Amino acid sequence: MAAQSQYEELTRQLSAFGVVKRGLARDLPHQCQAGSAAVLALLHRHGEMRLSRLAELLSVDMSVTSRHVAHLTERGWLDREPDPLDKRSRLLRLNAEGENVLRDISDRYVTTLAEALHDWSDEDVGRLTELLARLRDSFGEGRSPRTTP
Amino acid sequence: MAAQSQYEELTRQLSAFGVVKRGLARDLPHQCQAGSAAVLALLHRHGEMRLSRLAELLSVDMSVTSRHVAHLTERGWLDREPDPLDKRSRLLRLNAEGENVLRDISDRYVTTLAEALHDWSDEDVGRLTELLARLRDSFGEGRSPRTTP
DNA sequence: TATTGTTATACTCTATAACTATA
DNA sequence: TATAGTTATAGAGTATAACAATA
Repeated sequence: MAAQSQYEELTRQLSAFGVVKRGLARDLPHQCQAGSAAVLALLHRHGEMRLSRLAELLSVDMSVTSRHVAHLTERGWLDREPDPLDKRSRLLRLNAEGENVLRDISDRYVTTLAEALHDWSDEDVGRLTELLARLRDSFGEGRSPRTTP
Repeated sequence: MAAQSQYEELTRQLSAFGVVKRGLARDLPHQCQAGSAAVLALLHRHGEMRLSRLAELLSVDMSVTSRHVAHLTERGWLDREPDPLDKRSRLLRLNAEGENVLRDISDRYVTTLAEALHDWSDEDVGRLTELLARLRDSFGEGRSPRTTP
């Protein structure tokens, strides 16, 4: 359990995270912003899934996820097929075109990070990644949207 | 210099930061959202300053800063006095009411963090804070808004 | 002419609520 | 009756561009 002043300092750093987020988003293709990119990445990583599952992985409301998915589908980057187990759902899957777009975006992210963090050690990059993952867990375990009414 | 896969993993964690940001913002008073809270915190920490300096500290465009400041001024939480050195500028200063609001917000942030991170060690909280500060520096040193046209 | 700050406009991301179709 | 998903609407945060006042 940390001291109050430690939390206050952490608060300052968390509040200032926007500059990092914008730095990453700046170099994305106009057709695929950060929100949509996250959808592509999750579908690539976890494979075919339903919208509700995707929303859960994104920690975002289904209505938001639905719009991202619609955006990506309109551009022909992912397919929606009927779910044989439940006619209300459709299974979302990245297609070849979507994989290409994702690869492009991933390259852009990596380039931006490699440039910004050129003077970081491997260990520090790893430590930050680990702590961010843990931070997300610590916050994610609280109430999730539309699940604890 | 880290490997590509390390950057990709970091990208995932950075993209998922939204859940943390929303977790912190959820418990703020309706009258003062995160953006305005950041203004209060900076004026408390650095004292009286001009709008342009504030925008620089926030790493955000002056137009954005101007709106936050207008919001806070309307609520009577900060004062704008003529800058004796430049009639185009005004000096912004937190007043007593603003200090109270900031104290309230700071308490809320600390409470939220203490709850979410109750099982974190002091050392890990410190490490995360440090790495986030460094991350911000690494991104902040790039182009800043309205300075590199 | 250049700079400080303001305002109008537009875009992204998000949530809530009302709705349809299916379970 | 409850759940999966969609859509309409609203609000926070941000940037760009046009503008006023002053340097």
